Amino acid sequence: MTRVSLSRLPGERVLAVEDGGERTLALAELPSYVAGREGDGPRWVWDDTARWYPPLLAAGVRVARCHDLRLGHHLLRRAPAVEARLLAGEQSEHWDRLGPSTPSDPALFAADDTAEHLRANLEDARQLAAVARASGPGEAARLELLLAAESAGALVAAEMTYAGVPWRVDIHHHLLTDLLGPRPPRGARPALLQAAVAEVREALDAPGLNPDSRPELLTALRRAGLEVTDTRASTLRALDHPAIEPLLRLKRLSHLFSTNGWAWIDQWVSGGRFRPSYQPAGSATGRWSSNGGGALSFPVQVRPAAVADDGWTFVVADVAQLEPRVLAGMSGDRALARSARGADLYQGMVDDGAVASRNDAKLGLLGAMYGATSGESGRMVAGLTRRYPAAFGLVEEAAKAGEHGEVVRTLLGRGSPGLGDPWDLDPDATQVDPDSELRLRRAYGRFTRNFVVQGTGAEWALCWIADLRNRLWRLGGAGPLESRPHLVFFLHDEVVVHTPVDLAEDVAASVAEAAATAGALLFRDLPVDFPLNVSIVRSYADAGKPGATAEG
DNA sequence: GATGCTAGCGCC
DNA sequence: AAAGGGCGCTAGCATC
Repeated sequence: MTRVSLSRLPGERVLAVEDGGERTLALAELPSYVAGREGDGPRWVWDDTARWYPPLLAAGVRVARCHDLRLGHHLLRRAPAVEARLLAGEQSEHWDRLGPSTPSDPALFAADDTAEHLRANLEDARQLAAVARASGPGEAARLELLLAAESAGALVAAEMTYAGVPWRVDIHHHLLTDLLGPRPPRGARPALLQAAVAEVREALDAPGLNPDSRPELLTALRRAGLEVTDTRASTLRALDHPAIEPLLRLKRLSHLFSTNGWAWIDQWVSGGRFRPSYQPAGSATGRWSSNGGGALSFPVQVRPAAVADDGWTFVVADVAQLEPRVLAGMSGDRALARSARGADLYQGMVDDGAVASRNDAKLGLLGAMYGATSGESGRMVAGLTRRYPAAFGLVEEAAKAGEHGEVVRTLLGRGSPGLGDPWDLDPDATQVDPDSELRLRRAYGRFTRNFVVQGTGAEWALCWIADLRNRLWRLGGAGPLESRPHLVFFLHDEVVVHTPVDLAEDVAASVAEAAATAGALLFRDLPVDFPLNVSIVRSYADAGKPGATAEG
């Protein structure tokens, strides 16, 4: 396949390099150039999809394939099968340092320093060589798949931000007004929030109390005879006092007001679309993170405002028990794969005679993946290890490796950050004291234990949305992205597709076919089912409800 | 006035 | 006796 690498040159120009030669063009010509070449199906190679792709989308140009060098570089640098030395060379220290471009720093090609003018073709050659020489049977092919999926994910992320989630501001406003009262002036509390404050003050006999201040609130609660050391809702719920009900209501309303209130609408909804910003591979495990809009917590409370356009609908799909299924596939555990047949893996474990109840199955599996060693969950792990030795053994090995300070990897070859790298630790923690050293190793062991499953789950999900993206494109007519069925939301194991109503059933079928494709790509040796819950709904809030299910 | 941290909440 | 992974966002509070 032809690879065309694009690099920015000083003076609003672009260098395009491919096997047959190179040419330069004006930045303004880029969309028409890319659109013209796209027919040959090249893989576009660029430093950062989040910088190159949005202007193309804005010009109505969609690309089929790309290779994101920034994501590739970071991935390969940590991949245990890759020799780091192969990635070193001209400008490579710049690639090491290249961070994601963020919405707050959007200026495509703004500055004129070296980092702005990295030669994509040089880095591309190094990455290709590093993958080709990966050590171990099948490693190069797995890394190729991972890089392709990672880059496809970056395309999806840019397209979703571009298209946005259809958002009915009028419905959102209604919702806020019903719960909080009319929009208050800046700095003031909405009426119903203020009313809750008054009730709390009254019930605690604390007329001047500012309930937003933890210390003040704690003092007031103690003065009322409530022995609490924190002000969490779960703590308060256990108490019996007239102040508790208004206080919990106040917390709920206050959270809605501050996180998804009018200010949120002003900032993140425009032109009837909610456009969060996604950061592919933003977390160490390869899961996406987000740096604006709060895409990772799309609160149930405001989902009613996500409503498809007239004549359009949403197809919402999530995978049932993704990570346990991934664990079955990557460990080659035939017993667990057998239990995973059908819609409910936990029930499958019960039917298999492995556990007495669905809840026990869930406790045991989650405990194994998160590192629970005690309580009910810990006890279930012990019993299930005998029943599913390969699956439970795999996470156990990953935990041991972590406790020994070793790096672990996902199925496709993403490496975990090392114990010395900043993964989630207090950088000031000087571990002289052997106790904290042990705690640190245990914590790292829990991280590596979870890393292998969560990371491979993220790989499955990337393959899923990458394949789905292509299927959706083929379903549509001849128009631009937003005139065809297209992804508008993705979160770990769930997708939302915005589609013309008459294509909804085809989209639902595509989502399931893409899931099967992803499973086959990752776990060719051991077939594992990845059943989906699929809903065809006008509003996101209706997804998953009885009657919304599209197909079995 | 900017910055960094925590508590608490939300999502998977 | 208790012991669970990954994220983001806001407000308050401390610090410089």
